[in-house]
Amino acid sequence: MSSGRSEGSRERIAEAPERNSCREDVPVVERRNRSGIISEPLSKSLKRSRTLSQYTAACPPAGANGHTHHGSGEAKSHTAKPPPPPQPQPTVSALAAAKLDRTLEQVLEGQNGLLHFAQAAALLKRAGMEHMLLPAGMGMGMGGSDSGSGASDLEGASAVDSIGGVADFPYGVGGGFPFNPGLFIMTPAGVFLADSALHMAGLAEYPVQSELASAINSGKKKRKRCGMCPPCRRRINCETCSSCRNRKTGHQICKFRKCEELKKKPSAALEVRYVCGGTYVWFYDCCVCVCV
DNA sequence: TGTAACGTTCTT
DNA sequence: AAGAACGTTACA
Repeated sequence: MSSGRSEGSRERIAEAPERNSCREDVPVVERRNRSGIISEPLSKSLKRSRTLSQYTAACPPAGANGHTHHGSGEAKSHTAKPPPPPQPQPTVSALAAAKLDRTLEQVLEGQNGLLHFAQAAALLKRAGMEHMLLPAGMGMGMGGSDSGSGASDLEGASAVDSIGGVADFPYGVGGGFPFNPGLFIMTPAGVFLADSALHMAGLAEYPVQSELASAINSGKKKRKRCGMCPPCRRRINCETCSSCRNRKTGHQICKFRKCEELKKKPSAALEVRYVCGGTYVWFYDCCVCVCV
């Protein structure tokens, strides 16, 4: 009934600026979803990557609107979260705690339970979590002076790229990483606070904990496309490969768009590296520091 | 709720 | 081993 293409009504055909390396004889087309966007389901966080300056701009020290975090889920969380109930003469610390609490709720919702590093950094600083910071001189990791000795070689470097690059990272001296590396998880989509950091910050009750734990421990979490390999960057289904032809039954993405990382066995993606004295375990596409 | 697509199992 | 089919998960 509905044409051979399962996405018939969902996708519109349009001129594509990109070469169709899969079928040269086919007119270059783009498939767009109902929103008119090219049908390329990059992960939300990848689609909404942003520079750190956006975070800092959105997190003023005064905290006036700092908790209205931009990025994913902003509108949703705004509408979903009712204003806090009036409290009789709350103390300054109580107000700060309440604000932090609401902020975290919103951020966590927007990030699928993961607290984006930049957001977390701003929040923790505001919350006075100095103990989360490394002593001066220990700022290392992604962008520190050791960048040439391995850190920048890691796939994790892509994480930096995704949020604007090291130069866009105001936390730490000389682009260094001011947080204990064991407190964060690097992914191509960004850098997130890890479970231990949440415990230290007294935020362990937030869903982040279980999210990370389940993702890391179970190994059953559905992996996501890296978003950066050539297949991932490709936005056009070839419509000729077996995956395209059998989309209804195969449930598989076009073979030419299959992420290189996902082609690897999950176990093969596990790798331990040592950077600046820290131990980083590659779990799928996440670089998890386990040096704490 | 529908669609996309990853993971696993089955088939060749 | 590669491909197909199916179950399931993630997301809009």
